[in-house]
Amino acid sequence: MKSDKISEAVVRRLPVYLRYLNELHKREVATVSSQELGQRLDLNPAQIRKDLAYFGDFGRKGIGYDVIYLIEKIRQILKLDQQINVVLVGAGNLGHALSNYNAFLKDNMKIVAVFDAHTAKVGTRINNLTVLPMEELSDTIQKLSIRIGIITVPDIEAQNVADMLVAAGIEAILNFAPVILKAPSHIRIHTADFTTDLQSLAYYLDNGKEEMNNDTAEAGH
Amino acid sequence: MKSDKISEAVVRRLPVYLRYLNELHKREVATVSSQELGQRLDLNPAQIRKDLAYFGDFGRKGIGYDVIYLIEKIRQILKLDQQINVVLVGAGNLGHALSNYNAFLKDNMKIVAVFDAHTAKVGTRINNLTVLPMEELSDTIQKLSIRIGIITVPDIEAQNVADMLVAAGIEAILNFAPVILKAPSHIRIHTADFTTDLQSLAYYLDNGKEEMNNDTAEAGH
DNA sequence: TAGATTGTTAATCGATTAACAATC
DNA sequence: TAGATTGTTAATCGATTAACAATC
Repeated sequence: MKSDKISEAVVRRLPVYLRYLNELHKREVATVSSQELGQRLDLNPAQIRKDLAYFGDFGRKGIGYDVIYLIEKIRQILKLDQQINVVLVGAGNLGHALSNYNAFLKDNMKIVAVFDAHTAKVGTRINNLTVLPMEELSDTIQKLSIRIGIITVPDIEAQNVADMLVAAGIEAILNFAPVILKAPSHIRIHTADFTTDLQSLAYYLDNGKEEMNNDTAEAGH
Repeated sequence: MKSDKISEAVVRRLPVYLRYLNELHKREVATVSSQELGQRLDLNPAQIRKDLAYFGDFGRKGIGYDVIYLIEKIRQILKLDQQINVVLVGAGNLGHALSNYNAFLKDNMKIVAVFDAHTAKVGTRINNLTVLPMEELSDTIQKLSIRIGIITVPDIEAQNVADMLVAAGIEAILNFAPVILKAPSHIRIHTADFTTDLQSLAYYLDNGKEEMNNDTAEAGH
């Protein structure tokens, strides 16, 4: 296939493929079919073939996909064949948690600087990084060629931080504040919102299950 | 409208509406139109009207939606008119971060118990909760009528924890481990995966911008 | 050669958006 | 009455899935 506009849905599946392919590679599996992938990832095999075919002819008819080759190709597509530097703004609990995820972020993404607006936080250490004051944000982003920003500040501060990141030349933002950020259209923004996730889960709870537990069905309740 | 099968996309927008409506309410705005909502939330007004109309006739022609009434209705739809108890498994950094989000989770969702498999963690305090050992998981879920589980354990343990949660009668899971969990189909699972989020952001980075910064274009680099 | 599996086209399905009569 | 805005139908758009010729 090649060309055509690639939809966001397709792009968001690529990291999922990559993760499982890495696992297969670790297990020394050499080749995988779209059917196997689909089974494991709960996706339609045709969809997987189509997704991959947007970017090139990576498979071999009758054989499947070479695991190592496909890993290499997907990493290229996702631009993970180069190191991508990431800045984290907000050194609270969530910021701490994410900076530890560097383990997961192995695939060439690295948090290289942490910032916080509160003087109490500045100078403390997160993993092997010293928390810096916001005044140094712009300079640091430029000096370290940081391209992605993660926002883990309280929601009232999020838009302000986003503006600073954009002004400093960041290209994409992963936002954990429950807020809809405004930014120029060339800035890619993804908002990860636990609140929304949890509340929509609640919708699927099964009501009409008001049976009593026998062991608590005593008088006095 | 009413009836029809409600798609997940619709359900996932409801909490977004709710959040903004709460904000309007705090600002003492009495009424809002689908157009205003759409503008603020980056959504098509027709879509918002349609979403809401799945559940009832909440608006008034020529006027718009009564903010307080619509908040009440959406909370009912999402089952947030009753307290929903949540259990958190995994008392690491991310678990800590989430338990603080209780502030955000105000709308009747509450983390009422925290568990961890590591004896070092058991007995420590997270916010106002004592971390409990896994042996007590099932009993606690039953005693406290816990309906939703949040998984913040390392990925190798995630499936195991999910199985335990399911066995204990949980109805929905919010999973933060980068793993595709298997569970019976009546269990609702949502996986929130930072790795995937970040890697798909990388795709949108603009390559072909290798212009030199003037201020660093010196010899010796 | 027979079996497996891709890449791709065509068919289907579902979600978004436009348009407008109803009505406050 | 004139203006605004809903709820809903019809039109559009886009994404998923089925089917199959090509070919390893």
